[in-house]
Parts: sequence; C-alpha cells; structure tokens
Amino acid sequence: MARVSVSTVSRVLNDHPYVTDETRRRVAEAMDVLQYRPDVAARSMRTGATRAIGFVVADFSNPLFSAIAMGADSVLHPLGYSLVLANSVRDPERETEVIAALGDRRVDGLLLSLADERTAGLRERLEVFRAVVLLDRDVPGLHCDRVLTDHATGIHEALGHLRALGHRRIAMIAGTEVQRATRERLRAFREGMGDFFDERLLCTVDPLLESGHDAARHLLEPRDRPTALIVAHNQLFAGILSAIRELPLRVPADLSLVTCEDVDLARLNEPPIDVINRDPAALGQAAAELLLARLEGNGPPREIMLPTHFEIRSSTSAPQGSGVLTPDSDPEKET
Amino acid sequence: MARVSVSTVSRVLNDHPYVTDETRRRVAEAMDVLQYRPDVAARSMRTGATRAIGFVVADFSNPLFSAIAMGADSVLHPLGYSLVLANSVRDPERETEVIAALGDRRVDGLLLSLADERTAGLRERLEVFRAVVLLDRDVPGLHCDRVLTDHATGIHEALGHLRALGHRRIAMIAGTEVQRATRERLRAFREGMGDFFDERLLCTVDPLLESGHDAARHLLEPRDRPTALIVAHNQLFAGILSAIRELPLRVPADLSLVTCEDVDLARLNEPPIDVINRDPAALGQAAAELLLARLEGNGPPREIMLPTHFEIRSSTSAPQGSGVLTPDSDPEKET
DNA sequence: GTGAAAGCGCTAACAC
DNA sequence: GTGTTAGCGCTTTCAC
Repeated sequence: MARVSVSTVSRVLNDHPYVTDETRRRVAEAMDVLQYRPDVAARSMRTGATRAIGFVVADFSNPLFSAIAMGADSVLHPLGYSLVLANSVRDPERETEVIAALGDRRVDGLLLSLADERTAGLRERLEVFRAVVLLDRDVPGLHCDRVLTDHATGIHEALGHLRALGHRRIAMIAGTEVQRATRERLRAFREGMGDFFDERLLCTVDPLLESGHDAARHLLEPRDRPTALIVAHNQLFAGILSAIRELPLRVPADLSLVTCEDVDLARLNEPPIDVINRDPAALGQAAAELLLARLEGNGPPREIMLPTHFEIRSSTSAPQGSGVLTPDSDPEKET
Repeated sequence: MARVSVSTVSRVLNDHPYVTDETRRRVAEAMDVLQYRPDVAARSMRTGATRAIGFVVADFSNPLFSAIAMGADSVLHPLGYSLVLANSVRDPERETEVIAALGDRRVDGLLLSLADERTAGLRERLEVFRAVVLLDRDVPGLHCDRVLTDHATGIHEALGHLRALGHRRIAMIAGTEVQRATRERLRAFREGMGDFFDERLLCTVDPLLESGHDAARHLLEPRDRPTALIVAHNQLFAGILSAIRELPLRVPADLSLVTCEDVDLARLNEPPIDVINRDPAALGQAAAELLLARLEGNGPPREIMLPTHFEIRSSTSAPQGSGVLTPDSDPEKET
C-alpha cells in the first residue's frame, strides 16, 4: 500500500537510518490506515528475543510476590517486556516443569522466587536461559545474578530489642530451610540468642496458615511458655495470630510479638505489631535491573544486598515479673 | 539423528496416528538425547495459537487478583497455557496500551479485570482477540463472555441484618463507579435503604488506602455520625480501619462495621469483622473455563453469576440507645 | 535509499 | 507410514 517492499517497512519499524523521510511517512501512514501491528512471535523467531520475562513464584497468593512483581514490572514494562507468570504452588516438581515451559517459550530471562532451592537438576535446567536472576534465593552451585535480603540484621535488631527488655525465653516459628530467607533468619536467631538459645523454642514448618496456627498452639502452651515470639515467615503470621487469640494471650503483656514483613494485618492489629521490614518492590526492581544488564552484556554475576529494618510498634514489652517497666507495658494499652 | 524427516518428528510431537511405534520410539529417544524442546514461538507462527492468555488487572497489589489469578491458572496451566500479566496500575491510558501489547503478542485470549470499563475505544481494541472474558466488569456495547458477581444479594443481606438490629443511619464508602462491582453495591444500597437513604452517608472514592482513611475521618465526625458503616471496596478497608482507630471508635459499640471480601485483616481483627464474602478463586476458574470454551467453538456469549454471602461475625450490634441488646454488644468484647 | 531473497523452527498438504 | 515442500511474518545480508 505504501508502494515499498517489506524490507523498507521493516526498516521503518526498527527505525534504521537510510530511509527517506518521505518513505518513512508513507509507510507510517499505511500502517495507520491498515491498523498494522507487527507480530511479536514472528519477530522473535527471527531475532531470537521474545521480550518476555518469566517470573516463577512459589505461591502467588503471598502478597509479597505481588509487590515484587509490581516492582519488576515497573522497570520491565517501559522497555516493552512482558511478564509471564508461573506459579509453582510450592511444589518442587511443578517448579521444574514451569521452568521448562518458560524455556519452551524462549523467554529472554527468568526471575526466580523459587519454592525449593535444592531441587535436583535445577542448575542444568537453568542453563538454557540467557539471563537468570535469583530473588533472595541461593541455588547450590549456581552462580548467577542475585538480589538478596539482609535478613540477619533485622533479626539481630529485633533480638537486641527483646533482650534489652529482659526477654530470655524467645521463640521463633519459621518456614522451612529450603529457602534462603528462613536459613538466614534461623542462623541469625541462633547467633543472637547465644547461650540462651533453646532448641525447643525453635520451630520450622511449611508456610501455611494451619501449620503456623498449630505450631503456635504447641509452642505457647502454658508450661514453659516463651515470653516473646518472632514470626519468621510472612505467611505464618495470620495463623499464629489466630492461635494467640484462641489461647487467649495478651500482646504484649503475656507475649511480646515480632513478625516479618509489614502487612496490613500487622500494622493495623491492636496493638500494632513490631515488624522486621523490607521493601519488596525494591527487590523486584533491583532484580529486573540486574536482568536487563545481563541481557545487555556479559560480566561476572552481580549481587545486590537489600536491607531489613526492625520497627518498634506496640507489641513488645518487658516480660511479666521482670521488674522492668516500659511505656509499652502500660496496662491501658492492652486488650 | 533418528533418521527420519522433520515431518515425522512433528507427527510424533503432536501425536498423530500413522506413526509406527518403532519410529516413535526412535524419535523420542533422539529428542531425549538431544534435549530437544519444540520452539513455542515457531509453532505458534504456524498454527496461529500461542497458548498464552493475557491477564489484565487494575492493580495487582490487590490480593483479590492474586486469588483470581490462581483460580485461572489452576485451569489454564494443565492445558499448557501461560498467563501473561499486565498491570494497568489503575490508569485507563495504560490499560489500552497493555491491551494493545497483548494483541501484538497474539495471545489466544484475554482475561480482563479492568480498572476502567468506560475507556473510549475499548470495544474496538478488543475486537482483535479471539476470546475475551470480562471478570465482574461491564463494558458498554461489548457483548462477550463474562463472569459476574451478585454483589446486590450480599449488600441486601448485610443491610437486612443491620436494619433488623435497629440501624437507620447506615453509611457506605465505596470505590468509583467505573467498575461494575461498585455500581452494583451502590444500587443495592440505595434500594435496600429505601426511605432511610441519605445521600450524605454515601461516599465514593478512589480505592486507595489514604482516600479510604480520609473519607472515613470525614464521614465519622461526631456530628450526625452514622451508627453503621459498610465498606464497599476491599482496598478501602485498611484505611478506614485505621481512621476508626484514630478517632477512636469502638466496634461495634460506637459503630457497626461490615466490609467486602474476606481478608485476613477482617477475619483476625478484634472483633472479627462481618463480611460480604465471595470466592475469588472460583471467579478466576469460571473465567478461564469460559475462555477455553470460547477458544474451542462459537456460540452466543455466556454469563456466569457467582454468589456473595453475608457472614456475621462480631462487628455489628444494635445502635447505642436503641434499647435493643444483643450478645455482640456485650461490653466485655470491646476494646 | 530501496528491493530481492534467504531463513528462523515449525506444521500441514500432498506425494509416494 | 513417511518424506518433500511451502509458507507462517518477520529481519537481514547482499545487490543495485
């Protein structure tokens, strides 16, 4: 229609030099009239690039992932990349399967919030991808770009605060050790507790509502009850909170409580829960930037470490009978 | 390597009849050895189908969408479809843009949780897609498959409950009328309130944390304060709850409270909040099934209506000074 | 500056 | 049953 060859159209499309303004105009006009839109699939067959990024998450009902996805999308979208979502529903087998499926789609890169870092053969499966970025994960033997979170600092800060208040019997309910975040939190917890560390006050469970609930019921039995509890996984918090309500235990009078990730449920609880906080959108953004850089050129794998911060609200106070009095232990504030 | 032609390989791949078991075996073996994986892009160029479904959401930080996406994925994934995510960040302009981008990708179908149903030219833009399913949306002039939610029944039930308790001054804070859900809730609210309807107790705002907060602060001023409040949008609830805490108002003694969607924050609040509930995963599932059916064959657009249920917990009681006493108004239960 | 033609990896029609 | 071949819609040499 513009009386030019396909190659010229292609040149206009990819704004090559060496096209007359006049030709360019004619082609643009024709495109407009014909409502022409280039076929991404055909283009990628030729160029080898799909402008699609696979995003593998363990469980996208976890609000953390929405935030991460938003962060990643905010840098990827303006450059014309689309996110292809793959939910592994916390199943390692399905995880390798969705990764293979994304490979078949020839996505340009992969963003991985894996359910399980130790799945056999994971490294080999990831080799086909031009770019892989791990989101707060650590796959044995895999050296690739990563965005990590410094979970230890948050735990140390929280522990410091609790111990300063006089707590000695501090418990932790965490996810499973197949994820770096949990391993880091456990490590920091052991470290920070030092001589006071008590194996019986530590509990790792699948990050599900019910398991959190059950673990809390068990851990918070009257006999030898801890005076403080750190919830070391986002998705465990709701279940643990409901267990605390059932017993019932007053927070912070009977139990000081700290959780990870700043969700509505923690912020708007009465009392507001002290949290070990981070910026999940920043994680997504950083990961996307690393991915883009990798797609651009080569170089050694990079690592970005993102901070955590412990934020005091009103869910911690001196343990009962400790003789220490803080504003937080003011009985007026308690339910 | 299997000493056969490409077409035979293709036949094995698409398990056509008329291939000897022996040949099939040889090809399978070669595929295995060569780690061969068919190229989805090339295949779709030939067949015209990409096995990719675009999922447009207004705001994927809304946990409702994760639930819907999980539901959709649970039926799409087993059939080899991938979800391509597109976040319109509540911006109508960006919405048309991401829809165009999904068109360029030649996705087989579209699942739409639009931010704005009234964007000009939306209908035309959607014509290029082989299948479009609206998720609880109503685009003027567009007749396509839809999964709707019966919001009215939930509102009527809640209103019936509140009025039976003796409430007359019932307020509603809702999202904006660019979404069907809000329009339905408003309509049902007007209807259900009948002669008691008071324009000043109705408020529509952008579904953001702050706007919910501000609207609540304004609506709940001491003068002429309503005795009950229905929160008619998921994402408004947190802001409204924080406003209630600031004032502070006791729930349900000073204010009976009802919200939409059963989120952790509502269920685990003290007291647990009465909710108008639905099953978002079912919505996603139903939408995916409609989409698949449309991809299969033709026929008139179908509509599936999903129910809502009002669930009483502990956040509603008779209004103060009404003389009616219910277990829920027991002062022990209040903060 | 622009056109002709090859080829990306697949499927399907047609031969045999 | 299996092979040969055209062509999906693009980009990219290579001519001119």
